[in-house]
Amino acid sequence: MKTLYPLSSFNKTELDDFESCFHPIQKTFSRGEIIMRLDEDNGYVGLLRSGTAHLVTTTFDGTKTIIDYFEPGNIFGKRFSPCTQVDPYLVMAKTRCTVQLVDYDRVITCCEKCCKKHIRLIDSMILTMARRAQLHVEVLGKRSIRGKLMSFFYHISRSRGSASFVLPLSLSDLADYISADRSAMMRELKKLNSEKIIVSHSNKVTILKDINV
Amino acid sequence: MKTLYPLSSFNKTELDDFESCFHPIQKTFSRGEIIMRLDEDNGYVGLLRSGTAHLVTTTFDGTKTIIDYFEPGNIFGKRFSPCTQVDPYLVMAKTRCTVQLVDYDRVITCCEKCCKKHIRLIDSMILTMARRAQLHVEVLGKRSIRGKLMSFFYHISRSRGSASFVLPLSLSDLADYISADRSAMMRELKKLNSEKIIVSHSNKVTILKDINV
DNA sequence: AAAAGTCTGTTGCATTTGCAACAAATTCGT
DNA sequence: ACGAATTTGTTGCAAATGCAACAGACTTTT
Repeated sequence: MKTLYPLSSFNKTELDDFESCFHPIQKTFSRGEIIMRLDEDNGYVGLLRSGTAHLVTTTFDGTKTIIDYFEPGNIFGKRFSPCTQVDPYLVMAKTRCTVQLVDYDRVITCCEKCCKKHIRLIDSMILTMARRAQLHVEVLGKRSIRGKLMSFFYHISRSRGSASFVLPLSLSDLADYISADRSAMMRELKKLNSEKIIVSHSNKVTILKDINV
Repeated sequence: MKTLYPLSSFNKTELDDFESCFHPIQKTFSRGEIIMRLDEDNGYVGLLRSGTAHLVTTTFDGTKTIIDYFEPGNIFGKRFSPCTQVDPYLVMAKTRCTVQLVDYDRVITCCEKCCKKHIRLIDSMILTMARRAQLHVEVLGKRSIRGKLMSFFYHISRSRGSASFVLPLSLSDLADYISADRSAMMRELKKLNSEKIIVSHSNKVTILKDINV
C-alpha cells in the first residue's frame, strides 16, 4: 500500500483552535434534518463534531444527488462548499449529529492579533476544501464504474492507512456519489470480488491488489 | 435563458489589487511549457493574465487528463488547485500565455495593515476555487454524455450571459474534461443538433432549448 | 414486537458508450 | 509558405451501463 495520506479534516489542534479562535455556537440535528441551505443568504461555516452529514442537491425531477459527505472534523458552508444560484444545495444530517457554526466573515477577517493560529486555520480550511473537490473529480473522472470504485477505494485506503476499511457511505449512497447506477455498481463489485482484486461484504472492503485505473 | 452567473475569475479591480497587494513577478510561457508543477514543493499561486492554460494529470499509461482550464483572470497553484502526493498535477500552457506569480504565504498571511482589499482578494480566490470545483463535479456528475454536455453548455451560457458562445476548450479537450470518449461525444453533439436542442459548428455553440439534464 | 422504511443483492434487456480506425480540415512552427 | 501536428468528423462493432423490477436483510420508529 501507498504512504499515509493526510485526512481531509481538522486534527485535534485545529478543532481546539476553531473553538477558541472563532467561538462557534453548537447545535444538534437528527437524521434527515437540514443543517444548512447553501444559498446566497447563508453566511455560516459549519464544523461537524459528531455524526455524518451529506451535501445534496435536488434536480428538477426530485432526484437527490450526493455531492459530498462529511465526517467529524470536516467543514462546510459558505465558500467551503460549492453553491450556485440555480440549484438548491443542502447540507443534511445523515445520522444524528453535532455541528459548530460560525460566521464566515469572522473566519476570513483576520482577528486583531493577526494570530498565527488563525492563519493556519484558514489555510487548513482551504486545503481540505481543495482535497475533497479533488477526490470527487478524480473519482468521477474515471470512465468506468470499476475505475471510479477503485479510485475511491484507494483514496479511502490511503487516508485510513490500511487496505481494509469501512466505507464512509452506504452502498446506495456510494453509487450516487460516484454517479453510477446502483445495480450496475453492485455487478461491478461482484466482479471485483470474483477477480480477487478486493474482498467486500456490504460496506466493508479490503483491497487485495493494486490495479491500474 | 437564466440570469447572469458571475464568472469564476477576477474582475478588473481584483486584478489591480492583486498586483498592488501581492507584487507578483510576471513570466511568459509558450504552448506546451509547464507553468507549474503542483506538488509538495510548490509554494506559488499563479494568476493568468493572457492566453489559456490547462491543469492536467498524467496516468500510468501516459494518458493526459484535463482537470481544469484557465482563462485570463483565473488563479491556480498552491491550495487553489487540487494536488496529491501520488499523481503529478501540472499547469501547462495551452497557448502562449502570461502569468503573474506570488508566494502563497504572502497571500494567506495578512499584510501589516490587515487591509480590506487583501481580505476581499482571499475571499474571492476561495470563491472562484469553489465555483470551478463545483462546475466540474456538476458536469461529471451527469450520467450521460448528453447530460454532461448540456450541463457544461448551460454553465458557459450563464457565465457569458448569452445563449451563443465559443467554447473555452477545443472539442478534443472538452471530451477529455467531461471524461467521455471523443467519438461518442461527437455522435451526441450531432444528435443534439438534429434534435434542434443546440446548433453547433466546431466549438461555436448556440443553445436553442432548455432541457432537463 | 410489529410495521415502516431503508439498504443490499440480483436478473434480463435495451441503450449508451468506448474502442479502433480512418479521412479531411485546420492550425502551428520554422 | 511549407510540412508537421493537431483537431474535427465519421463508422461498425463489442462491451459496459442504465433501467425496471423484485426479494430478502437490516434499522428505525411507534
